Amino acid sequence: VLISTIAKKKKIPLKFLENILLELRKAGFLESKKGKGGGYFLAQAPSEIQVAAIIRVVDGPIAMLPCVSLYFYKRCKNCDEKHCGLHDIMEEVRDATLNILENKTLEDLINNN
Amino acid sequence: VLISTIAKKKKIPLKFLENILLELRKAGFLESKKGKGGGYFLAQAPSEIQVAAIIRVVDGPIAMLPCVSLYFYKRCKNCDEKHCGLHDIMEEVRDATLNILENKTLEDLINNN
DNA sequence: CCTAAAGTCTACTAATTTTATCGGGTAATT
DNA sequence: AATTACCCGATAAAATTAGTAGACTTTAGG
Repeated sequence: VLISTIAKKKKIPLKFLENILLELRKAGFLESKKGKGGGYFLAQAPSEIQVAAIIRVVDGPIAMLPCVSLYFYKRCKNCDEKHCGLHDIMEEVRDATLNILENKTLEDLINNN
Repeated sequence: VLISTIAKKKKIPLKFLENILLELRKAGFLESKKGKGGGYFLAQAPSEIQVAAIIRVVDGPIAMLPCVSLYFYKRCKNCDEKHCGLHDIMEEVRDATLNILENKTLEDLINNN
């Protein structure tokens, strides 16, 4: 699909879309071809793409706190992780969330239309 | 406890803390007393205060998308909820999250130090 | 080989939202 | 009278998100 096709259809600025698609390509979800007859296409089957993975690219961390994020770990400020009661609870939430999002794929997303 | 005591101990601006405590009081977690000998104190036993409820007051919505939030529902922009594949998945995540956070209390938070 | 049609990349600006902070006065309690 | 919380408004600072500009690269096809 051409960037311009999607942009027109969804009425969003072409340059804006461009950045999003570029990001998705770099993350490995999409591939692209330049020149005439070019465009974007899926790099993997929809059933192979985890919803969790897409969210991480587009939205960043899935965890509610940076200190329990697997892919975007950062210390919380003003927080001694060792004595923070929230830490363990948030880890639990993260695991429950991932258990869902890592077991859903783009295919599930599409089928639910 | 006096606002000023916490502010000094935690090295945060008094005015900043004031706002937070006020918010917690209005939400019903704290009560306060003015004048000499006054200050803030818990309105309920720690075991009666859900972590989920605190988060809603301090952090806002627990759901990942506004369109699946129970207490802060809002339509997502540019999204036809009826045909959005994310909606159902995010509802599932929300339920799993609430299942944890509504069954933890301030007491659990404290004990985990 | 040339040209038009795509995507690529970098950098910048603007708009918006969120979070933090301060000032000054008011009300209640002892 | 002193102490302490309450409340409003105004900034200010930081972070996020949205949008723009312009030059470059690759490819197909004549």
